[in-house]
Amino acid sequence: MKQESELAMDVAAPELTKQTGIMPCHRCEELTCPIRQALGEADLTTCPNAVTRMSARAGEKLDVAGFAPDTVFRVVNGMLMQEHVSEDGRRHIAAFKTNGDLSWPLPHLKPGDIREFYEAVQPTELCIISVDPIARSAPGSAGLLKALYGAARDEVSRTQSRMFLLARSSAAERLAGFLLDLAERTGQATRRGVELKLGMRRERIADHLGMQPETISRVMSSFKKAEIIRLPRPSLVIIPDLQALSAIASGVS
Amino acid sequence: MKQESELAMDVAAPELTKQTGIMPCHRCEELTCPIRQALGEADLTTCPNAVTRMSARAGEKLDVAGFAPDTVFRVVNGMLMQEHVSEDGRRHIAAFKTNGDLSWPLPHLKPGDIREFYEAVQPTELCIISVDPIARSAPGSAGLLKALYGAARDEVSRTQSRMFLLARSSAAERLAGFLLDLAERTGQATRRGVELKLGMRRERIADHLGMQPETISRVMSSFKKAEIIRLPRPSLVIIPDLQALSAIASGVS
DNA sequence: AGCTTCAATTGATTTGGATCAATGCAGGCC
DNA sequence: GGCCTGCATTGATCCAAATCAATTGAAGCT
Repeated sequence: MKQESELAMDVAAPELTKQTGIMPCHRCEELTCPIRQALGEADLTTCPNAVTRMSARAGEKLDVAGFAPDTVFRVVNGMLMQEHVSEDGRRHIAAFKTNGDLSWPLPHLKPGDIREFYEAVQPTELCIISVDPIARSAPGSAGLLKALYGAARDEVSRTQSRMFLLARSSAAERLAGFLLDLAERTGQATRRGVELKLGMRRERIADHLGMQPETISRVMSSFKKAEIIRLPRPSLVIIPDLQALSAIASGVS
Repeated sequence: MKQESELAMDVAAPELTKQTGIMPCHRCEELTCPIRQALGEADLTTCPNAVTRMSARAGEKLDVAGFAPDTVFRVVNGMLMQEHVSEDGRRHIAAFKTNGDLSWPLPHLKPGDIREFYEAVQPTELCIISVDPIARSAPGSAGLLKALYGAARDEVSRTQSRMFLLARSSAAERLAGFLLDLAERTGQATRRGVELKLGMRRERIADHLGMQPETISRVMSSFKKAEIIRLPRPSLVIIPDLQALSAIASGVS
């Protein structure tokens, strides 16, 4: 199978490197971080190793295997792909995680043996948080648990919404949905419309949407011909009219 | 579109009826309920309306719209389908919820307008829990939040695992995975193998797996011919060898 | 038991997207 | 700037599952 050679490359991919000199959460400038919010001005002195900060250059990978179930990953900036790879090389990207997004390691990996990785699309910083020690000993842990619970509920909701997409939508609907989602999160509003810098290759978009890269290309071209998007370069999408794309995403054919 | 008439029927479907005379949680016999565990022997007197018990006969439906975001549904016994229906009648069943399973209402209903329902496959009892008042005022609320957070993380994990299935698996792999999942949860071990009573029609299985009912039939027949399963009646599946089915589920073709 | 109804199965055909196969194009490097 | 490499695009063909269409079978009712 063609992807086996690729898997070998994956293993050889550079790993994320732990950052030395971790900044205490209560002095971090990420005000929306649930840890930071729960702590307020308190310190994490009782559990100094609970939070690790890492940074990753584009293409670097982190194998999630071995992280404890109480771990939470938080993307500070940049973009990570959360990938699931089966033994035989099939790949699915559960999510593109950006600014402030949380992610949890998967223990329930049902179909055969699936491995989980994070891979940086762009230069990315993230925090790796051990929740249990904080919840046990730090002040404000009730608020932290509540925030994490809320975030996990949101994640369930988003994920179920994506399931519907994968189960019941056409190629065009999926891609339109993806472009809209990304535009909302990372798009720049300009005079010409929303400008969207795709940091990832067609293959990765395909892996996210349960399709093949050629199909992404074809649908992209069809959107371009219908003037739903403009595509000055393969990695730059301009959406003049979000409504039009939104109509496609919700199946108005 | 054919499913529009069906949607009309859905609206006319009987709704779940609220049970009168709710039993206080600390006297409930459901020892695995997170509420019950968090409370211990304490009472819920400070928030008497936080938990509502309902029962549903097979086919009865509950529209989730309008439940507050802090709601949690807990299936006590029986089986509920968690369904998502789009405006144009496309349907996806996110999960078949059984004994002890929790479920959360979805606020993030991205593609167009999707409505969420629970529908009873069999006679079912469930608890509808308002978390906020309990977390605010009851004793043991820290334990409750922790349990709910853990359950929500598990749900994320299960759902992402299903996403992989929908994105990257064949019809046979999906159905094999579904049968295994159900066998684990509701199957009876017998001399002939694991016996599985399907309470739902082929159409609903198809809605769960992102397929069509005819395809479910065909794959079921192919499993039968390959002696992977026996099928005395359409609603009764006997799995003589779980390993064999498991191999199919993980793509060993 | 014999209807009646509705679901399940099976067959025939179509089709959306996958796969196989060139060709075009952009960005990185010397 | 021109070359090189790898991705994107486009074209041709194939195939798994959808769709359309009967037929069979199961379960409830009188």
